[in-house]
Amino acid sequence: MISVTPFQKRVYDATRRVPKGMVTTYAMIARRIGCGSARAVGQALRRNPFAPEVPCHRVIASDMTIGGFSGRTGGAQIRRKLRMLAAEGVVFKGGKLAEPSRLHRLDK
DNA sequence: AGACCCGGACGCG
DNA sequence: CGCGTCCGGGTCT
Repeated sequence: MISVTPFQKRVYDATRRVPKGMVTTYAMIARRIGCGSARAVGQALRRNPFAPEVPCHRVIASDMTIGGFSGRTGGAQIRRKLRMLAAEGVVFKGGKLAEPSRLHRLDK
C-alpha cells in the first residue's frame, strides 16, 4: 500500500493552513495546489491519514454547502462535521454556510 | 486498464 | 430555482 502521495501532501498542507473558525472549499484547495479537479481533493481528504492534524471538516463545497464527510454526503458523519464547525464558530444555515465571510482564501 | 471518489460547471426543465 | 448530465484529476483494485 502506498502512503501519502505528493498530491495529498499538498492537499493536507493547504488544509492545515485553514485557521480555526474558518472554512475552505475543495475547488479553492484544488486551485491552490494547481489541480483542475476538486474530486481528487475530496478523495484525498477522505483518506486523511492525519485526522486531527488535517481538519477535513473545515473543507466544504464551493457552493457553500457542507459537502461530504468520511465518504458520505449525509448522515451522522455530516452532523458531526457541522457540530465541529459550530464549535469553532462556523454556523451553517439551510444546509449552507451562514456567513461566507468565514471562507478562508488560500489562493493568493 | 477499469472503477471509484467528500466536486464543479453547464444545460435543461 | 431544482434536477440531470458530463468533465476532470487522482488513487485504488
